[in-house]
Amino acid sequence: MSPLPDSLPYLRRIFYERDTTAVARALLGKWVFSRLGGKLTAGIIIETEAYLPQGDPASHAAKGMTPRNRSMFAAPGTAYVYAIHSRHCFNVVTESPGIGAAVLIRALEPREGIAIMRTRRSSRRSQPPTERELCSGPAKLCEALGIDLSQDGSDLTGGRKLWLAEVPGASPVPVRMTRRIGVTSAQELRLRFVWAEHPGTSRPRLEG
DNA sequence: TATAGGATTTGCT
DNA sequence: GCAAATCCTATAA
Repeated sequence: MSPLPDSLPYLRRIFYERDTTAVARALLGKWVFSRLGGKLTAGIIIETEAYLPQGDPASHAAKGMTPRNRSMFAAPGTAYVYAIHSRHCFNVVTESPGIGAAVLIRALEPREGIAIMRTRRSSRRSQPPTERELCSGPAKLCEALGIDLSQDGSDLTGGRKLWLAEVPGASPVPVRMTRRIGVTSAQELRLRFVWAEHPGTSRPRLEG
């Protein structure tokens, strides 16, 4: 029996105000809630990636602020949503204002509003998605939760339209660190955090 | 205004 | 495993 997800305490700004790798690790097992388009959807985070403010050429913030990445320099707890290959990816801003750091949410375990996710994720597919295919990738979960550029820069700490929450007293999850997916620089860094052995991640095989 | 490239996904081989 | 689809962004001219 799962708790009533809508009643879980949401993560406050202080959660995001720390080292980006610590946030990326701590986000595994937390919930993401979306009440967008009048629909409630939610899932549990099972995969993240850290994008660091220093020594990380793969970060969008590495070359300074542009109109696209300005949200990365906003207050911790802000959403940074960007478009790539005509899809969207959802990040949470970390550390301090003006720093330029974020954690990419790469996969969720679908938990709430699964029928809605299925409908949203069916739009540009020829075959209906399996439940595993609903949120097993950064752009997939955005589509399933209805996240797009209109959420870029929004505050995640208010618990209104898009927010993160935790289950009080939940056990820590087993974590595996790997190389980040899809980046063409800084490939030596192990900044991808995966819930070990979870079947719903974006890559079934967890390469080191 | 033109061009190159990307923190992706999908379907086919 | 591979490549096409697809479009937004940054940079240069």
